[in-house]
Amino acid sequence: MSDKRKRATIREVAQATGLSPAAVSYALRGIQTSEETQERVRAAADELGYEAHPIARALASGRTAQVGLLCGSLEDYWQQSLAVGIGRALLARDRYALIVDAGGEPERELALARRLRDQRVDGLIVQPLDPSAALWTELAASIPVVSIGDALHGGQAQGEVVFDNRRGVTLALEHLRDLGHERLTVFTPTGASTPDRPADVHVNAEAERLGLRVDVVVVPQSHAAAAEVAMRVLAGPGRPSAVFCFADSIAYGVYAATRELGLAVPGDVAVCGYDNHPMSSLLTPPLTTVDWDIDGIVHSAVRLIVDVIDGKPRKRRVVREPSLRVRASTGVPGG
Amino acid sequence: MSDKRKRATIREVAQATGLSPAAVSYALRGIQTSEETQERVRAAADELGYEAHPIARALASGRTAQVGLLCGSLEDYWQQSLAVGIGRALLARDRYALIVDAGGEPERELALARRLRDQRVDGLIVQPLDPSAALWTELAASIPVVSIGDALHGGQAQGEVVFDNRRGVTLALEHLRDLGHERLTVFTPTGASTPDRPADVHVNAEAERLGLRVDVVVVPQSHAAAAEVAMRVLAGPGRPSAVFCFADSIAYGVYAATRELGLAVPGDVAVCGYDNHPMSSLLTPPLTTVDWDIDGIVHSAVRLIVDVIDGKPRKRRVVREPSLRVRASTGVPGG
DNA sequence: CCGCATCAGTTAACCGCTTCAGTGAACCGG
DNA sequence: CCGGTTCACTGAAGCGGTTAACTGATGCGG
Repeated sequence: MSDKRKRATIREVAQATGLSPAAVSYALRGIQTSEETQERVRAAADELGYEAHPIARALASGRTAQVGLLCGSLEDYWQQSLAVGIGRALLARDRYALIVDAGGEPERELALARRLRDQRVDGLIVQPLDPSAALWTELAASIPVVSIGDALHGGQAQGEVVFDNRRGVTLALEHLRDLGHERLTVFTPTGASTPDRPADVHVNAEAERLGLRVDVVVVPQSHAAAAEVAMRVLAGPGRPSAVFCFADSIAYGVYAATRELGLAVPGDVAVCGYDNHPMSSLLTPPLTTVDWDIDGIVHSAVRLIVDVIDGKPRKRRVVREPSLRVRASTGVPGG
Repeated sequence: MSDKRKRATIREVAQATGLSPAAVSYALRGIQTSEETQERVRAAADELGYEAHPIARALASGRTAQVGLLCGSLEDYWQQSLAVGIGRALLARDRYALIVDAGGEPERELALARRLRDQRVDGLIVQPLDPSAALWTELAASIPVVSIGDALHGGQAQGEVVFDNRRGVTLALEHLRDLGHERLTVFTPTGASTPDRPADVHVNAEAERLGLRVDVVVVPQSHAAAAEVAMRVLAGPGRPSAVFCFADSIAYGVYAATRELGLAVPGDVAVCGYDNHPMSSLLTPPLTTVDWDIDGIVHSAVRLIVDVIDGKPRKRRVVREPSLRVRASTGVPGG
């Protein structure tokens, strides 16, 4: 019953308090009115169960309290966690996330970016598939944009959260070196389209610094495909004593290959992953991997976009550091 | 530049065509105007790059083209997939999903349901933690509501997608019987609060029908906790030749227990799960499990809510059937 | 040729809030 | 006691659409 009847409007609150609608509007936002009036208005408001109509407010004020979240591919566990976290964090700040998924297709990503802008979101958080697209410039000129991962080319984004992948590589390689490994293979995912991980080049430099001999092998991201390649590498001559996989999913493929070949992990070959997928701690043996602090990333991104929207600009660029989760897959070789 | 300048309004299109704004509004929606006029208007509209302002439209028409999606707990992989799918499906129908997460807390769930309604979503899809809450009645009276999983008590929802868990149990038990198992243990998750799986009772009936001896053991949903209980069960006397876990996560615990005890799967004990978590196919051995067709569920839910919103009511209740994914964890015992 | 639908548009009133410009009163230094 | 601020609030014009009610043609059966 009571929910069927229309909700109270600002006019009714005005009437109830003997003020003008404008005064009520101001009072409820705590501006341009005396403390006492604000009190009275607030009282009347929740007496009547009044709450500003978000649509009307959006139309009049030009702000929707909605932030678009454009994900490159929500198939990815990693991006899902990010999306969930961002949704939650925005909600805590009285905003809603409009989450959309490009499904890995760059054109779709751009189309969706446009759609979000046309929906009048107040800002856009994007984990770009194609950071070099021209649209980003246009977009960033019309609404606040914060990137996660790859920075948008041209640097027009109002904020960016970047990952220190070089540091991740260093952590993994140092760990393996400390365990006494000297020869290792690095499996890195295909897609030169991911400058997300420019660290690939860093691998060689870092290996040299640490006195390691590394072979870099490019493999498809899927574990099945990775397994095939890993089979060849591990069955061939000069088998490495350790492998570093630039994605946990690749490590799963390596695990499969070792089982097939009857090799023990870490006895015959140590394995180190990258991303800390939650599944990785459940494998046999649990996978040592490079971990990103998702909450921190979420927090940074949300803070950036909200601050820009609210007009209080802060840091434009935040760099997040990874840490190493050491588990059983990188024991002492032969141990 | 061109994006900085304000977008065209309906009035400008009206001016350009020599029509009234109303006529343009009608024409663009293909009603109350001649074919020829519609054509002309359309031409002018995309000449000017006009697109209706969604906020203004929402205010005037009372429909936001947004659907609330209230998830009980997005920690859960299963619900994440559902959310991703629903978001995508709604997008394909030119609607946006407002995804929010109750984080497993029933009070939070209700608070969020209210918030979504206050945001003026056109409808609500909910996977209820507490289907018996009084709020649902009130809510369903004011906006279209579709439930997934547990039906809302009182049956006031305009649509419901339910899972045939009885069928799932039957599939699993028949499979194990066909493999020659006669004694088995069923691990079922705690939370009598999940009439989501009233099938628990069905287990006994079905076991009897199939001539199976079953022990039902209630365990916590987490695999770590499940592992402990499984240890006791599998180490004790009269070890079952097969176990059926009413959640894949429990099966992971069982796997851990078998490793600890040096038991082979399926050689010493066959394991069957429930839910088909994507990780389950990656385990050693891959887990036989009951699979739900997520796409089908997504499709049903979205279709239901959209049809109700659009005023063309169809089926109110859709029952989805599971299927069995047979993998290596349920081989012939001793094989 | 009349009366009545039907069609294609028009007019204007909203939808419910924000905000800009303005107004009267109180305050304040000189 | 006066000109100028500041304060608290009012009035009204939007924001950009939709929609109910109305108007003039046109068509049509009788």
